[in-house]
Amino acid sequence: MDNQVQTLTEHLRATIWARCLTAAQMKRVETDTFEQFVPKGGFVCRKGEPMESWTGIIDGLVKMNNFSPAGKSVTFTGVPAGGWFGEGSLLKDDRRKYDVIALRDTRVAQMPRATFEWLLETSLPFTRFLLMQLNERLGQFIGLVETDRLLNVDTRVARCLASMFNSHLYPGIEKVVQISQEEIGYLSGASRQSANQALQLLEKEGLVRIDYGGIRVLDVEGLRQFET
DNA sequence: TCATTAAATTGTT
DNA sequence: AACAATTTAATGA
Repeated sequence: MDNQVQTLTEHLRATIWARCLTAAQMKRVETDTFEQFVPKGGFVCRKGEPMESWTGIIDGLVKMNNFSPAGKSVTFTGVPAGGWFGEGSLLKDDRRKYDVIALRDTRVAQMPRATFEWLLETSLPFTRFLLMQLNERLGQFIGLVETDRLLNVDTRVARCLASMFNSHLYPGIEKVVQISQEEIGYLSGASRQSANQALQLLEKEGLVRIDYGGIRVLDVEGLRQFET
């Protein structure tokens, strides 16, 4: 299998925002950023905690989650390996507005706030990357409102998968997630059964391939445009 | 390396 | 939600 374990440094160098940095900037990033292991089911960070770093997923998968006043669990989105998040609260000097929970054993990279702010001030390409990411996420959430209210389960699952790989800023990342259909159900707001049926339909359409314990995305654009 | 078993995940009703 | 079928991982000969 693709069990090639990537080191923190290798992962940092593979991100797109790192490609535009100068050698000196890259050096500081590699020096300051540290790695953290979060076991399956563990918290990467909790709602209400002050933000101390910008967080990237080296390996594994996390979900952004929140609990309604009634105590009901609401999942916003999943973030696969290659994704970075937390810039919103960092920029606003705010606290986390959601829990981040590991769905599998996960390795995360933490870039300290000072390093993040320094990059923001000294690297235009980095700032541009953040703008694109924020814009991408805005579109994603606008789409969610429509998705939630108008569309059927199959389409919801399709858009959910598309958004995870779409963040068109993780280029070249392996389009394979180790995620059970039960977890896909949580991410797309569907029951496990519905997720199962939806995935089988999407596989029939040639958009994904169902593996044991995981999904391989074959056609991101097709998923995004999928409608029943 | 192979067989056995337990645990996780999937498919169906 | 419950059940059966399938796949993987772990164990020991």
